[in-house]
Amino acid sequence: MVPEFIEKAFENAFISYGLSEIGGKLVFELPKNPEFGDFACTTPLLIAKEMKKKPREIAEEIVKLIDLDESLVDKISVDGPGFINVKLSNLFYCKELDRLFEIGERYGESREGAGKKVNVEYVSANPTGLLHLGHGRNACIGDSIANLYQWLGYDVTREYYFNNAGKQMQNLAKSIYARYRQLLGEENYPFPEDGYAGEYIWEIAKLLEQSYGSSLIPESKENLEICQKFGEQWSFDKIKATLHSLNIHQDVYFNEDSLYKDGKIQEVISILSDKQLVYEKDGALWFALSKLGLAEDRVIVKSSGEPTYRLPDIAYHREKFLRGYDIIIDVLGADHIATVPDVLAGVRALGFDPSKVKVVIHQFVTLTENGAQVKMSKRSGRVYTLDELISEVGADVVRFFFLMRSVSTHLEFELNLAREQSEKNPVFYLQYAYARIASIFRTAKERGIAFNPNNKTEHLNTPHEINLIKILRMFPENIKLSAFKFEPQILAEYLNDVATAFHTFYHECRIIGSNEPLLSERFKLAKVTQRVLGNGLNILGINAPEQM
RNA sequence: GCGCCACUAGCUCAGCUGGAUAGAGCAUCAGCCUUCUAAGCUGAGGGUCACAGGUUCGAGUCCUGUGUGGCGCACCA
Repeated sequence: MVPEFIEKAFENAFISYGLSEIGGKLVFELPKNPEFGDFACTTPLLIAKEMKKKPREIAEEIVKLIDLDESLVDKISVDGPGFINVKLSNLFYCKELDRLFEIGERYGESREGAGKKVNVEYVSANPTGLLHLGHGRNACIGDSIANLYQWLGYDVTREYYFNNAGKQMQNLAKSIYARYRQLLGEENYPFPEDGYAGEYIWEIAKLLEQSYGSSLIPESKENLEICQKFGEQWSFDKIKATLHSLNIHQDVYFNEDSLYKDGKIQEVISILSDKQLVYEKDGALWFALSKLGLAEDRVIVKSSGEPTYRLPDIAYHREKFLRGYDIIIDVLGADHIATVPDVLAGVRALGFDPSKVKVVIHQFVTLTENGAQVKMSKRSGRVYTLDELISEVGADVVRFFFLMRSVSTHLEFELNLAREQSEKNPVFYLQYAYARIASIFRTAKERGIAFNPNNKTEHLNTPHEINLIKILRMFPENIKLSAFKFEPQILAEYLNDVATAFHTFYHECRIIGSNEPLLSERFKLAKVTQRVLGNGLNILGINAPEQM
């Protein structure tokens, strides 16, 4: 972010001041108040103590030693307790615009992840019904993180852990079966106590009845299995369709089932048992987590012979490691936080590096309408599904709302605001900026106004133009920050700043109607803005409309 | 009882490695469309950054404690 020539000049100055190992202490930051300039060097404040000098004195002496190209720097000054402030010239920013423009359509992309493999696992909802809002948040976060890493040049696999082997599947089968029998006239056929009460179970049961008639009587193991497969398939199809409507397409659907069929569960048990990390007690198999530094041992195979969720989770992570990923990202809801240490301990016990696993925990979503919380209850089956939300407010709004808040905070989804197809809706602010730019180029074309991109930019000088360039040149670092912090919200916030800077520029500076060379220079500025917005929205999975 | 997350304007939230006067949107009020899309722009009001200590030249940001709210702490996933 700090231009190289500035960094170099400061480094030289500090060295000739007698500080040969200044490297790590050469610190720049962006002042909040633009009056202070573009960059502030805080090094004098940091080294004052060990030099036993006042920071201001150091700063003033350093400034005398700094040698900079005067055409690129307007002002260099010592302010406050000892900041060295640098204000770059308009010409510098004009040159920057040319540089950004030359990078081309894919501005923002980098190769720094080249050769590295990343696995992003997200959604991973149990195939026992429809996706709800929490899954929606998970899906949007995961998908955008995958996009971010792709833009950084990583080889990204988008993965869904298909949880089709646990107790919840038997519960699903029983729930469907009960509804099926009730449909066949046995109104009082017992429904499982903790069964899935949602309306959709009736729907599945109806389809089941259409396919099988009354041939699934009695309630046998075989018939329940049919119900399970039927319900699983139904759910999977629905889930996939919902994700597709959000423009989410995953590469790998990893079946939990396969861990059993392929003997992976057993392999993990024998590895752990070779390392003496498992033992039997009360008829169950325990994982000696206490030997790995955790508080308590946990059951991994129940006395009934079925594994608990921990075992397949560990086996699954082992598979991911064996597939050779450099980074393994798990996107999980806050309710899964407790499982993380166990799985990581398992990974470590199996000889893999747990620091390669990045767990992204997002907090819950509450739905509000006019400020009042919309109650959702799993028990009654009254849930607001992701599908309903998408059809009500549209995919772009859904994606943006789920991404515009930091992953670690609770997200309040205000339905009325989301429904608002007006200026109040924050997603339109970004899209509108993009559409406005598209419109400028359309109008120019219609009027036969040409844009000459080859001249060097050197006439932009209003604060609105310069400010926009300043923001545009920070796009790549915002992508990185967003990716490495696993926070798509950082990018969303950044794009909002871009849109604000553009709207102001648009209002203050005319493009069509300007004379050359300003005309082409402003066109260039609009073009780079359009690329940043387009690429940024693309990463967030939101459409960039040519018209609104 | 223990763990994780949060607490910033009336509401919803930003605030990156600690920096110089704490920001945005919504809401309220006042302006701006014969000129590239007013889904826009400009301005005003609105704050003890939950509370109390600590570290530091400097704390919304780091540490400790307290309070409030959310989510967990199964031989459920």
